[in-house]
Parts: sequence; C-alpha cells; structure tokens
Amino acid sequence: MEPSFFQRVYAVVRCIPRGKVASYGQIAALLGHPQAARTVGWALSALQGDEVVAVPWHRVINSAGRISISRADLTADLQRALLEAEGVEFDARGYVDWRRFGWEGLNWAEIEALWQ
DNA sequence: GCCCTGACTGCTA
DNA sequence: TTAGCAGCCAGGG
Repeated sequence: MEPSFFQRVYAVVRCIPRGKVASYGQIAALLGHPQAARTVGWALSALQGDEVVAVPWHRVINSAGRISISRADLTADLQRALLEAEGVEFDARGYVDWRRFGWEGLNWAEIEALWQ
C-alpha cells in the first residue's frame, strides 16, 4: 500500500525528536522531492483534529530557521511557545540556530520502513 | 484532465 | 537570517 504524499509527510514529521527542528525543504528532500517544500507546508496546513496532536508540526520551520505559518488557530506565537517548552531557543530576531537544534534527518532505509 | 493555491527555496541585486 | 521573483509538487474543485 503506497501512502499518499501527505501521509509520508506526517510519518517523517512524527520522527523529528523533541527539542529538534527540521525545514520544509528537508522533509521534502527526505521524501525524494527536494523542490516540494511548498507541498510539505501545504500538507501541514491541512492537519485536522487528532492529527494536529499526533504530528509535531511545530518542529517544522523554513530554511532560514524562522517560523512561517498562516493559520488562524495555529499561530507563530503558539509554535514558538511549543518549541521553547521543548528546549529550543530563539535569538532576538526570532531565528533558531540550525547548528544547535537542527535535525539530522533519517537515512533512506529508515524512511522506507515508515510505510512498509 | 485543467487550473489554482500554498506554513517554501534558491538565485540575483 | 534583506527584498523581489520565478519554479516546483500534490490535492481539490
């Protein structure tokens, strides 16, 4: 059974450990489509109900290390608060230090194991 | 099957 | 870690 792109995004995001962050492009690259960052963001924007709780959407930020969100119920302030609660720090300009909190990602075998 | 949209990204100035 | 812009991909109508 081949999961949809959305399901793959959710599966990968759930693998991001507490206290770490990943970028949309990184998630897309892990799925084999380095250019599909926008689609990843769109997938997360489609989260509903229990998925919002099951998927650590707040650990996904843009490549600049900054929060980029546009949903009325899930605000940038909320995302930042959730990350800070996990130990992720922001500098005075609102950026996360990739060197300290960036997620290394998964290898191909681990990715495929997610939906097999 | 076409067209539009979007929580992005990399390049250029 | 600026600002502006075009390119990319998948899902929904």
